[in-house]
Amino acid sequence: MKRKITLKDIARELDVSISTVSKALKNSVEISRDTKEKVQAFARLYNYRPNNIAISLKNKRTKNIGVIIPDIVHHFFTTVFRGIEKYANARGYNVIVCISDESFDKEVINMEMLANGSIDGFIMALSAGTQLKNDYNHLREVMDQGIPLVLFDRVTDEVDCDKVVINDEEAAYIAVKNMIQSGRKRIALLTSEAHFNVSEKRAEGYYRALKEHNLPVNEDLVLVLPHMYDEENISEGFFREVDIDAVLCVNEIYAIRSMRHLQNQGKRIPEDVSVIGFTDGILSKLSNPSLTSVAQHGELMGETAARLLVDRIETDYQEMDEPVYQTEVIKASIVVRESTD
Amino acid sequence: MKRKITLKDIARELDVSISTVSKALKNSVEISRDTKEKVQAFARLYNYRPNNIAISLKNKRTKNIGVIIPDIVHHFFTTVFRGIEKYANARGYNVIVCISDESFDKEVINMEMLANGSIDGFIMALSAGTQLKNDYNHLREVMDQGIPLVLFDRVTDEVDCDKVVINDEEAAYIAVKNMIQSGRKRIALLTSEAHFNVSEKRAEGYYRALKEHNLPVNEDLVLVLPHMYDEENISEGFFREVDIDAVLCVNEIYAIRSMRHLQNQGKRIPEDVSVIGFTDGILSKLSNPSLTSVAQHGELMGETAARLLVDRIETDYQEMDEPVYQTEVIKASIVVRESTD
DNA sequence: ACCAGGCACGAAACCGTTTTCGTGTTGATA
DNA sequence: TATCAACACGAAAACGGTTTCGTGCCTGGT
Repeated sequence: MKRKITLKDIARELDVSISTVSKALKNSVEISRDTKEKVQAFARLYNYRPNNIAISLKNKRTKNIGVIIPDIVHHFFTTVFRGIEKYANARGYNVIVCISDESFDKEVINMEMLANGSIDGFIMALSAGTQLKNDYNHLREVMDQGIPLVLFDRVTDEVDCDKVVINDEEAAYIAVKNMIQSGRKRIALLTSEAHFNVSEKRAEGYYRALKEHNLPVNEDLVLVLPHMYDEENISEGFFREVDIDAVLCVNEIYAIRSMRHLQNQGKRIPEDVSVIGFTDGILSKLSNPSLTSVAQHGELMGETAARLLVDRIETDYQEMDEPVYQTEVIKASIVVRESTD
Repeated sequence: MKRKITLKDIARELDVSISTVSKALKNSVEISRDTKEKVQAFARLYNYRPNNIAISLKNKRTKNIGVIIPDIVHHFFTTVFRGIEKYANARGYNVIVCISDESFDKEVINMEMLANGSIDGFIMALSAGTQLKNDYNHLREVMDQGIPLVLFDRVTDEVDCDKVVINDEEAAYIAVKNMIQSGRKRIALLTSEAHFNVSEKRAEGYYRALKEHNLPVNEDLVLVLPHMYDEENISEGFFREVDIDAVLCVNEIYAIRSMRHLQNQGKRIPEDVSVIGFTDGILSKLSNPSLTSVAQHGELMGETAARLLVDRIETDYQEMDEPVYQTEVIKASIVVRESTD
């Protein structure tokens, strides 16, 4: 097992000082050509690589960014993460991921673990627990310490920082409008509990579309489901009782389940009932019929968040005056497939 | 913006030495009760947290583990990652993720980035590019440097290290055996290009089951697909040409596609054709009909890999003699759903 | 009154870099 | 020959901790 070689080792071996070695490797003009060549050759031979930790300590930059997300087994977060990782890597940053598991406590613990020097900035989506508790002191604290923070998707107005969101309200509005324009009149909404602000935004778009097109708002057509995905039959009764010709679902899974229940009741999709979901993932593409879905462009969202963060990290040092934070909006788009006409 | 407080700050403020502060915070017996209380109170008041980087530099332990996977937008890897993160976190480790994107070069670059002090050990699944190139020097190099490495799922015999695999061959064997025992005779195999050793193992199980049950091996019933998932119609012709009563697919997506093509040709599932897939993910649960699938227990795999790694990291220092590496086998299980009878 | 020993604390080395600020040597110039 | 740059390099501080090894002082025993 060959140990890692350090500047000190090279210095000792070549009988020069550590500073000389350091400068030689950086091609400093202070060092003679002879010495530089000698040192560089030696370093190459023994495959010298500077120790990241020491460098981090020295210049108080880790080149790491911390990502805290509620769940990784979730297509949307996964794609966002992909975008983050891609962009961060391209700019020389590594990504440390922590899963909050939708829990406030874990979110706080994770932030504290990382905030003590491990990372240069955070990218996160709020956990369900945090949104429910409505407590954002841990976020304010890292901001106070000068650690940049970018929130995406699940954001809050309570914290002043950079944000990346999608135009949920508008996307839902357009989706419903499209259904109305193709003649649908009794449009159901399947949404999740209201403390998720994304669901809420989508519901708002749904209501606005109905109102602007003079359709009656019928609360019987709105089903609010718990956030858990694995409740198999929770919505089956709903579809037996209501008489609808379209459904908007705030995620893919609700949509797939809806289609199945509808099909089981002999309804044809999209002839009898038109279905649109959110989160254009693998389920939408491969379901039968394939699902028309609102694409959230997670990867772009991740890239955008990472860009905001890295820019913030790398300029933070110049302008110590009051920073002005921005919110970037990613435009959702509707991917039309077989479940609508 | 309140700056981070350091030992030096506390020492200056309380007019004691840095060493005293350090010891006081660790409740050292060397320090008097009075001083300890004074220091601890002050530290609490100003919310002192030791700088992780400094600690890492001192004791050459980062408490970070590096995870390199080919793809994160892939249910199996996602679940494995979840298991890793969960276990690592429970033992006080953070996880740095890099995506190799199935590319040899990226894999090498990522390893090199992390191997210079950023992490205490690696967990990885080989990229397609690496398996194709069959070049594992980057792995041997980190092992040589004394950095522990655990391979999972996509492993190789060329490198001597801890590994976690599933019993792919056996799982495929059992799946096919089950189909044979329920009367199926013309069983197709949809697999991916052979340089993926997991696909290869699964194919072996398929062949063994046929042979052991005296069924003819018909290469016309074996379709080898490229690894890319998005080739929509690549297998449509296949299903038109062959006459089969069962299919084993080496992943979910092939299975879902197969079902759809079969249904389009008027075949009923499972009455006419029985279908089994690998990777028991969200698609299997939600497809119509739902898919009988080989569950790989990714989360358990991740936990196991993390356990092996952390154990290795934390004992490495005692026994510097030749370590003996182990390979843990995760038992796959078949989740029976509607696509088989 | 002297010495041993324990208590409470500080100095300093160390982890591996970077970087500032000398400093000794050389060669050219006045 | 004295002066002065330029050159090539080294010493040392710094980043923020941990840890070893003193050391001064007080106390108690003789």
